[in-house]
Amino acid sequence: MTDNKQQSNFIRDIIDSDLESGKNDNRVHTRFPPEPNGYLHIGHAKSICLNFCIAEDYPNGKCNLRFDDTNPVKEEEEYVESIIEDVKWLGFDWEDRLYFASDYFQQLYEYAEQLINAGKAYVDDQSADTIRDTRGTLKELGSNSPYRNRSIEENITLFGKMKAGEFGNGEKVLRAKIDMSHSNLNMRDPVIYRILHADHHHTGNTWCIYPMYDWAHGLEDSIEGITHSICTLEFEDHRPLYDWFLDQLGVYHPQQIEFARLNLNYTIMSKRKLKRLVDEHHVAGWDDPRMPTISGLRRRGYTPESIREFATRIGVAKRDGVIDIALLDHCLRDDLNKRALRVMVVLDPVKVIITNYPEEQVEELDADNNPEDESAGKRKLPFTRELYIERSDFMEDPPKKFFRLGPGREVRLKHAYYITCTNFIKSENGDVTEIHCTYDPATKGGWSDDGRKVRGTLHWVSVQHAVDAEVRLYDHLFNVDNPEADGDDFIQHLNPDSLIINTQAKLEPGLQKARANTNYQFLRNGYFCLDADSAQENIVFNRTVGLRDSWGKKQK
RNA sequence: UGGGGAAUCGUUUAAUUGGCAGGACAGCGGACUCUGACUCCGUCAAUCUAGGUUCAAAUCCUAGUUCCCCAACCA
Repeated sequence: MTDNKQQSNFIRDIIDSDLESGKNDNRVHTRFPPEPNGYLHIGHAKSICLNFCIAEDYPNGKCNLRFDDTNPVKEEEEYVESIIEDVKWLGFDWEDRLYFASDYFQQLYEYAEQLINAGKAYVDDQSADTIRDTRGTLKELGSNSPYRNRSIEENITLFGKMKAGEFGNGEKVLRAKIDMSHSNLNMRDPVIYRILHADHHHTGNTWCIYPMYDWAHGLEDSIEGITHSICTLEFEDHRPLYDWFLDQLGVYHPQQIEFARLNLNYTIMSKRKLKRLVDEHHVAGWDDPRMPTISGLRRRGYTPESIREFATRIGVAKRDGVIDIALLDHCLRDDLNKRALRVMVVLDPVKVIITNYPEEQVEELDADNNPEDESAGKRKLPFTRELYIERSDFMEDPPKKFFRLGPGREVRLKHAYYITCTNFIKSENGDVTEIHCTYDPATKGGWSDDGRKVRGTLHWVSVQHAVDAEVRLYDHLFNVDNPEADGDDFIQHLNPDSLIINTQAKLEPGLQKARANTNYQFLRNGYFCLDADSAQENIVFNRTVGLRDSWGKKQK
């Protein structure tokens, strides 16, 4: 299977066969139904891409964005806004189909009355504790509530009073009347409405009773005419309930299909645990570039294209596994390589003096902005007698395989000249402080026709033109591949080196005017972008991801 | 001897539905290179186990093993 062909998966197979049998009048309609109780992360991106890409790939396919906002105590407008921004940023379009479950509250209420009138639901006065105790366990059957056989009239009346606010939180609930000895716990008279005197971000104080997920979700799907309701594996046990409600009411019946959620090594995906990282200040916020949130990835410099490519490459299946984060890195680099503007930045500078270069001379040398993309054009770089190069690009006593600078060795300065090391100076503590070289004027532009071979090519920045900047180098947030293995002790696996702040970076002068939302490749160092903290007088770059480094790997 | 799911290279995902187990990532080796990047080439490597049916089994049958999910008035 080639990269550009859409891989089939079991969900698309189901849709294909439904289309073939004419099941839904040839419609394909999915939805992404987030609860606005937190920020979206890369795991949600898998679901977003799955649902929206199906809509994009099938003729007349549609995908709704629907907020499943049935629990006002956990949900906030802030999350609604961030979710909308994130889905949009990923490049998806729900057209005019932005919905809220809370917009269906009246209809959901009437459906509940219908269920009561069918004798399939009752108001229960028992406490939450009692309901839990009488539900039974995995092996023991549950027992019926003493209120289970109230008359339809009484149930209708009491349900109306629940809605009217005549009871306090927890005093009563509405339960479906199914089977307290069902082998599936979800079918043991599940609660479908609870009393919550709480302001709702979308409906204000209009309601004081709120539907539970199981009651609301299938009906939301039904109301919107969803054909394939795709959710994660843990809802498999809920599918009998999903089907039961729809069957009892005799309404349009979408098909729920479950797939395995995304897990990534070296990261955590649980909203609760991510929130703890934020609350306990282990990271700077939800959009900290180390977070697996969409907003974190965006700030880090990930592109929507790379995330979408990742989503299609990981595929969709029912087996739950752990994806190697190296695949995400690969998708990122692959996309960035095509689009990133090449620039020269020295992260750990050491001074080079070209002893045979005129002291006051400045030459403007041509450099291409992106060898992968001719249209990116060229820029000028100032070359002078004193330059910075990377400290790791010089060795006092280099091994044979070291292609960079050392005493007597010749290397190429990218876009500039060949230089040969003639001498170096060390400080008292043994650090190299200055490297002396001569340049060959005949190699201007970085090339010689005489057949000379130079293995090493170094990046550099003119000392007098260099711009100072702060560069934030990120690594995995955790230093073990499965930080959640020990439950809540995941904090102990935080990688202390997940953020290294470098304040001595030297930028080529054009970067003084670096643009936001632009991906750069710092030559030989990795991909970087301007951080939100950056200011004119204090430039801050994030390292999005390093380049592959087969040399560095060999050194270990 | 509660119920619901899932098992294919290290990881992930395919296999025209009973017909040569393929790809991607990772690893390793090499070529190329004005980025030790990119690109290209090569290479390593898998059907949970045991039986059975069949000319032929990842696929069908039987028995077993391992892993995941479920006991919120969360979603």
